[in-house]
Amino acid sequence: MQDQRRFEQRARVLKALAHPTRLFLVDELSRGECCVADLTEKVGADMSTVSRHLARLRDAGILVDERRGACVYYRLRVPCVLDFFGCVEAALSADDGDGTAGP
Amino acid sequence: MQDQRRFEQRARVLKALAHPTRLFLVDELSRGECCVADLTEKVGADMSTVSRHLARLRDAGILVDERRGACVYYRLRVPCVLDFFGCVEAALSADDGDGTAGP
DNA sequence: TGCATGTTTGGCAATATGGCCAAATATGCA
DNA sequence: TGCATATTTGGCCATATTGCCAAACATGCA
Repeated sequence: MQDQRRFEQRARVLKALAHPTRLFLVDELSRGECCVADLTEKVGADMSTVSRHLARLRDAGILVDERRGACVYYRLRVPCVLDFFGCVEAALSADDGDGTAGP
Repeated sequence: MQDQRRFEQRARVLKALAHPTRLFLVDELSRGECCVADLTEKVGADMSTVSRHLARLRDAGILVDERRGACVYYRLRVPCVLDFFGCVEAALSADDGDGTAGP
């Protein structure tokens, strides 16, 4: 397992994405930047929780943040993450995980 | 957050990929099917550990397994997962996480 | 059947993750 | 400065993940 470092780096990015709320945030931000307060309202969790999710995506290189006045705005830094989901859905079609068969 | 179910399903797939050893296994299997014993040797961990990683990828719909005789062979079911990594590297170029600056 | 090989599963301890509340920090404005 | 709003961080607990060992299971062959 020689390229261990590389796999660890990749895993860190995928791990950052591997959470329903964080996927929701990425999806929201794919429509344009947004501040923490607005995202918090959409998610419906504590702002501290949302802030931590955003920080995690930022630290993984997926988002960028920018403070403008009192608000901090986040936006996608790597829009290609959205391309993942077609493939992810392909995996889901074999295993939708909730017992309901696919089409 | 209406499409919660969808985000949970996607997260399950990404979570299955989000581990260095499992990424290594996917990478190995991208070169063709392989049995658990051979993969175990390449990974260098306990076979029970490797078996669990493989099962997790299979349950996520990423791999398929097939028993032939005494051996169980795994192979990629969703080769498009490999397309992820170009994008993942793009995220890494901003944050390689180990303090060494990118090129 | 009995044994060897290959694989999965049960159980356990160490560690990581997730979410909330409270407190700290940052900014704008009176 | 002092207060209100926006965001992050510390602390804590509940839960999930990971990896090993040992034990169970599956298969092929003598």
